Amino acid sequence: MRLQDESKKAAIFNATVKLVNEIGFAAASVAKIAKEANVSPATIYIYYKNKEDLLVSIFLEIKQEKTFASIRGFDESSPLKESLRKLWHNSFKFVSQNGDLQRYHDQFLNSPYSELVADQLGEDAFQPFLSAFESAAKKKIIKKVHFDLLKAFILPPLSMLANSRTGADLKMTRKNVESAFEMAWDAISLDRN
Amino acid sequence: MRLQDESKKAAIFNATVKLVNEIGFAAASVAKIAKEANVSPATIYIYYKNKEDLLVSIFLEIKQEKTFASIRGFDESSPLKESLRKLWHNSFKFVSQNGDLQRYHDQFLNSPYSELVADQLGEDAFQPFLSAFESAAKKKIIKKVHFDLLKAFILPPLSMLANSRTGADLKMTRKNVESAFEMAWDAISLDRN
Amino acid sequence: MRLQDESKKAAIFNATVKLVNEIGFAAASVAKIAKEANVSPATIYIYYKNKEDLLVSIFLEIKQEKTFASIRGFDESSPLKESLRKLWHNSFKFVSQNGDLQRYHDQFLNSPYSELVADQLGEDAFQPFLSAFESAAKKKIIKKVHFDLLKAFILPPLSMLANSRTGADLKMTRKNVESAFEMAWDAISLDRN
Amino acid sequence: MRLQDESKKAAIFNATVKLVNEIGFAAASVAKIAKEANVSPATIYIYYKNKEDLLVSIFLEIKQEKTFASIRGFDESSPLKESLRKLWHNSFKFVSQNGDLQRYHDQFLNSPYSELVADQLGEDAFQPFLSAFESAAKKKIIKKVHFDLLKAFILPPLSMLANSRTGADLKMTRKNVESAFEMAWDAISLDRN
DNA sequence: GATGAATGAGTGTTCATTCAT
DNA sequence: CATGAATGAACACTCATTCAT
Repeated sequence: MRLQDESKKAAIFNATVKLVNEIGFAAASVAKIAKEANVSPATIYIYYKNKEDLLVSIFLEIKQEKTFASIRGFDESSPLKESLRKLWHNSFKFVSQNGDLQRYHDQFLNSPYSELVADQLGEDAFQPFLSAFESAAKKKIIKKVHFDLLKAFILPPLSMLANSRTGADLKMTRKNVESAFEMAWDAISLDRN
Repeated sequence: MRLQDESKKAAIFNATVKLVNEIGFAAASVAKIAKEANVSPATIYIYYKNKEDLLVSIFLEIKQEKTFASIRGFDESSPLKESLRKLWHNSFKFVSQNGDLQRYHDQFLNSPYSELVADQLGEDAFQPFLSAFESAAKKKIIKKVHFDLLKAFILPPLSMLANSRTGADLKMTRKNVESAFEMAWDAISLDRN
Repeated sequence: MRLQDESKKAAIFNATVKLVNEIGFAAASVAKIAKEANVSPATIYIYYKNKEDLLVSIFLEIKQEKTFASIRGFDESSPLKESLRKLWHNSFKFVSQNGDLQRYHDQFLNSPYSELVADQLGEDAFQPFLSAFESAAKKKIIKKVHFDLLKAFILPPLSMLANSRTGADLKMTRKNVESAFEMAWDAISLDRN
Repeated sequence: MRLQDESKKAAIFNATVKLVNEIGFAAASVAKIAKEANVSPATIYIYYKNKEDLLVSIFLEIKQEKTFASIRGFDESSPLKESLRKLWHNSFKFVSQNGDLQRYHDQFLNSPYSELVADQLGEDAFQPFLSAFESAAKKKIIKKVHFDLLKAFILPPLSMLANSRTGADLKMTRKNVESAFEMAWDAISLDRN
């Protein structure tokens, strides 16, 4: 029998990301994706159960890659600030190198499909971070507020700044990334230092 | 609750907001909106040029209302922190009272339609704020960074915290709103106080 | 129950009969039949030229089996009434033991595929019956009418009564089968006896 | 506003009957019906909820017309045999004048759609007939058997004989129709007369 | 012989929009 | 102003069949 042609799956992946970025989730029809990937619409249904499965699977793939990239080099023994700074810079690096994936990721989270997947931080990969936050709170390094508040001053700013669409006229140079990190840290830390 | 004597246009407005909130932009078809508004599909085309015009017009209406509500009571002579605090609380108040409008607003900004409207802050109504920021920067009250960085630690956190969907398990009591504001202020101010 | 060592062809036969009975001819797609038979769709095309060939071949197989069962024990020297009674009871016995085959058979005859096969009675196996009818007509035992009229009071009633779907609330006990036979005989015979 | 164009509905009706007769229920797609009726596929969905509704509605329309035609002239005071004879001839007349409707009717009853509608005789229109049967049974005019047995020697033979497809080489002249009726009566009556 | 991958053509249905009243 | 009828184009998805291994 004929073997699965991995290049076809990759073509579908790329075509989907491209089209969703260009025209949005709703307008990116299966037929258009197929044409962009140089593949029959029916072929897509070999690799994915339906359109929802296609979009969700691609999101999860991207999310995993992004998570892996952002926690690279995490060291449990480092102080929280250093860990966070690493996460921050890792994230910006990933985005600057994979703008299209990030855009797909963001669009997905703001589409009705997002309700089909669990929470962003509810993953084992981030568990060490959560522990670090908790112990830092106990040591009075960071503010003792609901975790969602801390999150609100880390993820959304990061997302906006990384998104070339929303932060149009600001180039995220290394210096700007570092400035932004200091702002985030000031927001959540008890004493500046 | 649709009233008997409610004007057609208002009925269309309400139906659109309701449907978009319930099933999203893509699934909210003209036919469904018309049925929800107890109106013929053709009637919608009397008031709006097409579907895009309908969605954009409603967004702009909501945005204006929201802007007006958020800057209410702004006093040019107050220190920036006070002005900002007022803005912050005003915004949360608006959201808590108009959750449906806010949800439509957020969904719109994350849909492909958002590219059809100009930037959020590029409005005359916010001009006094921009001036206040500039003078505060000169007085070394807030950090001297690109304005987009300041924005990034005010609007996105506010948005996320106000959004009942994303900050699911955190009740935004007055105390939490104030805590969040202090975090935003710590992010952008030069010296805490 | 599909057996491990059952030949592919038998598996396809069973799967087809089962699916056609459950969801009908139109909905029984090649893919579904293949899955039910634990076989690749392509495999079906090894044994049958195409879908039409598959369905027709299976019908003919069933028809042959049914014909063979219904004429079992036919004795040319018996009077027509006895031969017919035997046929009648044989038929009901076959149906009661092979409901699924009978159902496929009936569905096929009422599908557009039926035009692809010749008439039911045009077979050599039934030839002795035809002769018996002819000689009985000459002996004024049965009515002297067009053979189609005789057929009309034997086959369709038999079919309907044997079909569990159409004769829902009537149990075809041996007594009922015999009553029905007497009715058929009264319809075609010249003098009751 | 534009009024419903009854000619469109009639065109859809005729196109559906024609196509179903020519290629069967499964192959008669909405697109083909629309093209045959010189109408957009979408137009069909103005008049019918979906394909099932289309096919069932047309069946019910035909059934009603057929029922009305077959019981025309029924007289409660006539003996059962006369009533039945009238029904028998009425039915053949209807079929000879509306072969296409009859064919649609028969095909429908043998399609999976048939399970969506109630039983053939379960109608008020036939109620007087049922009563006549019951009283005839009490008067020992017809055999005392399950009503389904009586039905089995009236409806299926009638159906087969009226169907030009199954009784190919037999012309149903008035004389043949009458012969057939006598056979049916012989089948169900206690004493010939 | 047997397979799963691959596909163009088709399925029933809904879309945004216009027409005629 | 307001309407429901009407539509061609598009939708997500499945079809019977063939291909390459």
